[in-house]
Amino acid sequence: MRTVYEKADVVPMIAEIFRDLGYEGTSLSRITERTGLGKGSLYHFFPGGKEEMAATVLAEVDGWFERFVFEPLRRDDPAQGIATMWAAVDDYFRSGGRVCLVGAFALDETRDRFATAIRGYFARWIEALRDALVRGGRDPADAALDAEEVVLGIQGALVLARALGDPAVFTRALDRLKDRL
Amino acid sequence: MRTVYEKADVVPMIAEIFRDLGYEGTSLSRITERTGLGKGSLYHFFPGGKEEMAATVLAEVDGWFERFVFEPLRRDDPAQGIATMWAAVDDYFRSGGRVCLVGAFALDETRDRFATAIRGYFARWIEALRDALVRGGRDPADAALDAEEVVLGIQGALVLARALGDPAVFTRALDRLKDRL
DNA sequence: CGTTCTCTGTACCGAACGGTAAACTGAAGT
DNA sequence: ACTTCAGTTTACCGTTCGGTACAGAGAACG
Repeated sequence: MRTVYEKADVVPMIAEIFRDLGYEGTSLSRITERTGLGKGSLYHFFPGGKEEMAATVLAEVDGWFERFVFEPLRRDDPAQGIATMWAAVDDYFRSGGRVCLVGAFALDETRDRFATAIRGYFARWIEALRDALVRGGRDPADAALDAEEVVLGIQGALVLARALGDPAVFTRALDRLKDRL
Repeated sequence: MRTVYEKADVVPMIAEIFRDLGYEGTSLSRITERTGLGKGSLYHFFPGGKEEMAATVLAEVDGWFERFVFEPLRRDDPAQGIATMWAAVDDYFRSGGRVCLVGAFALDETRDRFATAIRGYFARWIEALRDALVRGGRDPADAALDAEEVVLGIQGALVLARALGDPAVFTRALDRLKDRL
C-alpha cells in the first residue's frame, strides 16, 4: 500500500503540528508520525528541511489572512470588511481552541529566524484595519491605536484562553473588542 | 580556578534562558554555556533535570508576581495597589523588551506539562485585580471583565511588541489599559 | 513496450540531546 | 587532624535530532 500526497495536502497538516508544538518542539519524527509521510517524501517537498517547512507554513497562514482578512478590510466598505474580519478570526482560531502560529513563533528565538515574515503579518494586519477605520470616519491617530489594540487583544486572548484552558476567554474578548470599534 | 554557586544565583540565569528560548528550545548545553555550570552542578541543584529546572523557574516567577503584584493588589488600597501593579509590570517586562515566561509556556504543548502552575498564575492575577477593582467601587461583573482584559492586554502587548520588534507597542498598550481603569 | 518524472521507503550519518556515575575539591564542623 | 558534605569536573550512556543517499514504486507519455 502506497499513499501519494501532494504538497498542498501536506502543508496544512504540518501547520497544525507547528502550531501545537512550536518550532523547536516540532521534530521530523513527529511530523512523519502525524502525517504518515516518510522523511524521503518530506525532503522531496521541502529540500530545505525543517526550516523550509516552517517558512512554507508561515507563508500559507499569511496567505489565508491576506485573502480572508486583510484583503476584505482593504477592499470592502469598512463596516463590512471589519465584520468579515471578526467572523474569519473567530472561525480560524476555533473560538479560542486554536493558537496563533505567528504569535507563538514570535515569543522565542524562532522570531529571529522568521523576523520579516512575522513582522509583515502583524504590520499588514494592523495597517489594513487602521485604514478601514479611517475610511469609516475615525480620526487617523485614534484609528492607529485602535487597530493595534484589536490585534494585540486577539493575541492576548489566545494566550490567556490557552493558559486558563478556557476558550470562552477568547469569545468574551472578541465581543469586547467588537463593541469597542 | 573554581567558581561556586548557590541555587539562588542560578535560578534567575536559567529563567532568562527559558524566557529567551522556550522550553523545547532550551537545551542543557545552552544552560551550561550561559551559566558556566557543568551538567554535574546542574543535576546537583535539580535532580529532576530539565523539567525540574523549568518548574523551579516558573515557581520563582510566580513568587515574584505574588510578592510585588498580587499581594499589593490584595493588601493595599485599590488605587495604590493598581498603581504598584503598573509600575511592577512595566519594570518586570523591561518596557516591552522582555517576554512573559508563563505566557510563552502556555502557547505550545509545554502548557500540558505545567498546566496547574500556568493556570494558577493567571487565575490569581485576574482574581486579585478583580477584587481590587470591586473594593474600589466597580461593579463586580464589570470588574471581572476588566481584570481579564488587562491581563490579556499585557500578554498581547508582549507578543506584538516582540513580533514587530518595537517595545513602544508595549508602553502604548500599558498606557491605554491604565487610562481605561 | 521503454522512458521519464514524481513521490516513497529504508538505511544510514554525525551531532546534539537529556541524563548518569563517580572521582574530586574545598571549606566548615568537630 | 579527620570527617562530612555541598558543589564541581569529566567521561560516558543510550536515544533522538536534522539531514542525506539511493533504490524502487507507479502513473504518464511516447
